[in-house]
Amino acid sequence: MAPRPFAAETLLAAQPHAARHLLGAVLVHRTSEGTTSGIIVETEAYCESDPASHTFGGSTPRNQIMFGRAGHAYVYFTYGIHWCFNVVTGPEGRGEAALIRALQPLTGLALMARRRGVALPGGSSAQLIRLAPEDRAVQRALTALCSGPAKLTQAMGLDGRVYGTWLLTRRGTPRLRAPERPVPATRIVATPRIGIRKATAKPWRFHLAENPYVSRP
DNA sequence: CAGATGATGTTCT
DNA sequence: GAACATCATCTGC
Repeated sequence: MAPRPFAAETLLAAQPHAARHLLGAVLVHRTSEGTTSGIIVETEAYCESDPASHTFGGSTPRNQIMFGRAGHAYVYFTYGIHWCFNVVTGPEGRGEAALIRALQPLTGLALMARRRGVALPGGSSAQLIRLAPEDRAVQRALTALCSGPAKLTQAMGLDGRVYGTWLLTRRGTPRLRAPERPVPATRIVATPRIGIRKATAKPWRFHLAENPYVSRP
């Protein structure tokens, strides 16, 4: 089957549903160092009426792209150190996005490990995923690559340079690929969002059930 | 294991 | 000046 770009319509649904639609999709990024990709296994929804959202106070230079068309990248710098990557969602003008919080590494594992400063035990082959997923040390190293919003941007080489990128094309980078098959609703877990001080009760964090690559169960 | 802490710079009040 | 959609590393059970 040919890889398909992500369907824009699924990102137009009102929050928090758009963030659910991203689970199972594949994020791909090609740089001069090589190509990395991973399956989206954890997201969080943010929207304009949400006190925890960057768009709560209206449009600013930083959050401007969140008001743009669903399918653009919103990237921000935080805590003086970290980059976080979002997919703009919702209808144009609405100030919504989904934070990508964790990936299941798919390709470019050696490059991810190098960028993250993680040692892959027993070599650096992508075969590790199939050969030794039951090995504790291997699983721990693989999980350390992308199990958090700032870990995955470091592993994928994503930063402020990709702010505003259109993600829904076959050739661009970074880009989104549609899920191999739709994720059944019964396989999605909703919990309160992580690391915020406001609106902590909204259950707008979503992750794949039983997936070892999420930032937190 | 849980909980505390420092790193570090941009953004907005 | 405070807050920050975080992480690695440290302490003490």
